[in-house]
Amino acid sequence: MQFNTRTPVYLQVVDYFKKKMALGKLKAGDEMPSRRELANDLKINPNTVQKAFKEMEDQQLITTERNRPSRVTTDGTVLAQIRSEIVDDAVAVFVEAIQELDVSVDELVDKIKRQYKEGTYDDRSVGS
Amino acid sequence: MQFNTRTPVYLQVVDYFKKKMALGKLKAGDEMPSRRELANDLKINPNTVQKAFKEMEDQQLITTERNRPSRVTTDGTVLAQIRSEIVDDAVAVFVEAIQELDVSVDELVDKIKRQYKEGTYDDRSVGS
DNA sequence: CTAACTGTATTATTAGCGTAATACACTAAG
DNA sequence: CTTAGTGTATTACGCTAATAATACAGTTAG
Repeated sequence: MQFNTRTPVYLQVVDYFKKKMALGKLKAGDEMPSRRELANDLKINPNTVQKAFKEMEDQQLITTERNRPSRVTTDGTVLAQIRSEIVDDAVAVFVEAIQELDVSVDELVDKIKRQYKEGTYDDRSVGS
Repeated sequence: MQFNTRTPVYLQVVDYFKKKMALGKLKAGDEMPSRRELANDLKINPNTVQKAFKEMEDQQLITTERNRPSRVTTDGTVLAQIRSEIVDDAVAVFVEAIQELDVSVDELVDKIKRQYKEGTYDDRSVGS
């Protein structure tokens, strides 16, 4: 995992886990990695991880019983909203950036498709 | 003009002018506002404006002869690239945020159109 | 039981960046 | 010439995030 400098690392960690939940790679009730272990893996300070986990708790994405590894929430409604939150936020930022520039839908779709292809990801959803 | 807290103000000022140039509201050779005047209008510190102008000079968007108001570059190739830079950057950020989430083109276009409509802007390009 | 692991809390320090205050040099209009 | 306006440079301040070092409390595997 690589971080960009502009966004706080702890928020990037939050987003990282949000994506995992949205993708189903982390399911309701799954155990989260230990804070110390994750900090070691990501080569960041345990306190930064702690802040990220605190943030996720505040957002009710995870729950923690005392002195037990945190777990992904079992609240289905919360989990169900994660994906749309990510997408909606991204759309809002995107439109904010290009609005007024008179970009055609065709141009947008074309560029987005192109950008997808630069990754090595499955593009069946956007690719056709 | 309103600023968000996360992005540095001076970069938001740069983007503001980039958009103006991309839209043709600022044309090649046009005089830029005075740094102090602009700072006063935007209610920000003159040094913040100075930093923004310095950034625009580094990007060759404007040129300045000593003790004269800055002017929009007359370099056509630079001006021609501004719009595509803005759009491409926005697309890159956007795709980065939602890739792997398996979002269909239809869903994206639908959401983008919706978002456009929340503004009071002319949506003839994306609206149909 | 004990040892090693959980999460949590507190405090301090550091580094970087954005912002601010001020002074300087030059130009141009009156 | 003088004054008010340019852009420029230097220095310092303040905030935030990240790190760091500890300490504490509880659980669990051996």
